Amino acid sequence: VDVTKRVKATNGVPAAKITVRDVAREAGLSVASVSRTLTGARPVRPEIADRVRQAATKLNYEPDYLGRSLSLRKTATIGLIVPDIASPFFPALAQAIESALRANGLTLLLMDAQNDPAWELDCVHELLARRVDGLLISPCHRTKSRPAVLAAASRVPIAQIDRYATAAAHRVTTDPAATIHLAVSHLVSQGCRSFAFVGAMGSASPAFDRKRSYQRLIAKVDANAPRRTLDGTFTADWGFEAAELILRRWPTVDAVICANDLIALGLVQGLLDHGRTIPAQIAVTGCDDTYFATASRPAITSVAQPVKEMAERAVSLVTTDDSTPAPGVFQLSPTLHPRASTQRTPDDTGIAIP
Amino acid sequence: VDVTKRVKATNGVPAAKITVRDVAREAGLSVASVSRTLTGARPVRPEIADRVRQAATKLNYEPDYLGRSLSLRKTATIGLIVPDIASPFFPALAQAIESALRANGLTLLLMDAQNDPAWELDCVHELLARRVDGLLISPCHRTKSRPAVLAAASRVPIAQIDRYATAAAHRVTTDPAATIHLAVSHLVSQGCRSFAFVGAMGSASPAFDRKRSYQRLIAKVDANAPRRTLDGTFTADWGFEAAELILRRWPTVDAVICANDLIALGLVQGLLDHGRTIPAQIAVTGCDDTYFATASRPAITSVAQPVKEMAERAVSLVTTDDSTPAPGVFQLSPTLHPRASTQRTPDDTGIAIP
DNA sequence: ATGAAAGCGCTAACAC
DNA sequence: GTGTTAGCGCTTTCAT
Repeated sequence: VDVTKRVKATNGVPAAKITVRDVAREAGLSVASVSRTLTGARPVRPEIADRVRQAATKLNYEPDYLGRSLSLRKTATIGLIVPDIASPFFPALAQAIESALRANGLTLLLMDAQNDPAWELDCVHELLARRVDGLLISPCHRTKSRPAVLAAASRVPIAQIDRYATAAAHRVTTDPAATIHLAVSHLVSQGCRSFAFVGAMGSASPAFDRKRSYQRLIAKVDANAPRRTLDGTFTADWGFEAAELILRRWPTVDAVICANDLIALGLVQGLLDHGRTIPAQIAVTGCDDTYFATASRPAITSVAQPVKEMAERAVSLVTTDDSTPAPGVFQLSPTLHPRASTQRTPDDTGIAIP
Repeated sequence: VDVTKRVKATNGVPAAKITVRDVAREAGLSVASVSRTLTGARPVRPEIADRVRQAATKLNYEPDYLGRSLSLRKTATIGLIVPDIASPFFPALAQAIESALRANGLTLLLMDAQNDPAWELDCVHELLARRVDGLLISPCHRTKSRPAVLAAASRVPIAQIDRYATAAAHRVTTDPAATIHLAVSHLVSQGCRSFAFVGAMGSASPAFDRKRSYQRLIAKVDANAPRRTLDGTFTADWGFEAAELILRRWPTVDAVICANDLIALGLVQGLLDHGRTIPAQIAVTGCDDTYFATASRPAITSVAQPVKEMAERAVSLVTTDDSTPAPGVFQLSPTLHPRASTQRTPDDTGIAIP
């Protein structure tokens, strides 16, 4: 009698692992037939297939990815490294990516770099060791993340998304010039004439690019504005601080463009605390169109990234292995979501500085 | 000459996979010695170890988790399923869990159930197929998630965290009675006397438990209050709607307890829109102490969950395999974070209804 | 169309 | 202390 394996399916107690061999034995067939019917890799006589399936369901067989992956030399898994999952924009990005992956039968392996390039590099190695088939990364630092990105790129197809650290790998971003242009032209249409920018330079590439775009574009509207930039972090606290700095240093400013919604939110609070009215005296815009933009009072006008398109593009970049390793840059188009923080009533339009 | 393997380390081109055998050959040793020195599983003569390490670095060897996991029958990976990563509380929870895991040399595999019990079940199977050593889950639905939780529990150590769907598996939650008690006693100390509750019953267990705790505790303070509960979803929009409902149905209410910060945020906006002053006329509290509580104007008093402790407890539950499968329930203690939405000035205390 | 056997990369007995 | 070898669970030649 064969007692090499005992299946104890007692309630709650982990049952012994069922393998293809068990199924094969149960069905009186070879492991090859089992594998073939279950994966559909090659044709199998219907009668055999039925026997396999019956045996499989009877034994409650569940294929093991580890064995399969080892054999196939691929895992059907894509890694994603975000700078900080608690930061408002990234959960939305992660969700969009998960959806895009699922549509391709792939699974997401998500890691959080916690804004630390060293840990980010660890994440890359971890993911590579797990044999992800591709890697999506939003590098936490414009320059210090480069080693991590390159290390990844040398082993698997990768794409940088939202942020980037090198031109040597695909980049999927939202066009920063278009982003700023949307904000500026809207603010001008609302009568704003004196601009400032609150960003978070030195770490994240979008902040850097948005700042540069601001400096280029704003010169045509307000000659002094390119100098009026402030750099901090992507936090509401920084926005709150920035309010005082702006009021003290540039009292004439009537429009502030923020590098993200969190900064904008803090800034709005700071301005209100200093007795300013929004948007009548000062209008404020954010970026990324996160929950914070609508949560604010007044709600904040924000420039949204095309998250879904970005996710789809990035996923297709790491999945379709075109033999063209020429790194591409894909700048997708943002959308403006006007809200109370900039919408002046007709009477207010063109208001002069007090 | 041996040419079975050719390593092409050309720039950017994926190099051929280096295995233990390659390292062994390079060092003129056996694979066992390589494995032993690299894992430190058993003592190795220093000289040998050196040769191994040299060969490894020379060949740029990186161990492959797939092979290791298959051999060890464990993956050093813990899965986490959250109901919705975009919902404010969960990114914080995920980060705390990642930290706790890392402290134990484990890796997090994060999946998003997207508030869909069916998809949640798929996630469980996916994670099991990937042979996670344990599973942490915050079930998206109080009842409909049960199959998913049980399926997981029958194969690996699991713990439910924050939310739960069954008593048949460990539960790590924040004590709902303590949560409500903290809010109520604080509000009473601020002079509030007429209470209402805005929740999100029917899906998430904390909302359910918080509501029930509210109904029990509030009776001592305000006899009519237990009836004054409203159920919707965990969104700011719902809070906004709820404001009008409350003002219309229970105009005497001077304190509203919300099941989470997002609801509270919307409620505050709604109340302000209806011309109420906060906290003078109506005080508002939230739960979870997320970014939204501080982002609000006025900032919202919130009851924080002890996220770090929860994460550590949950992780230890799934890692330390005590042979005691008796499901435990761990209710940890919350903390109150008083803010402007409830802090009345001394003069306002005990204010009567207009 | 089916079965036997080799092997993915690793670790852990088992001998020496 | 070191080497040889047998698997972990799966897919897939290679024969038949």
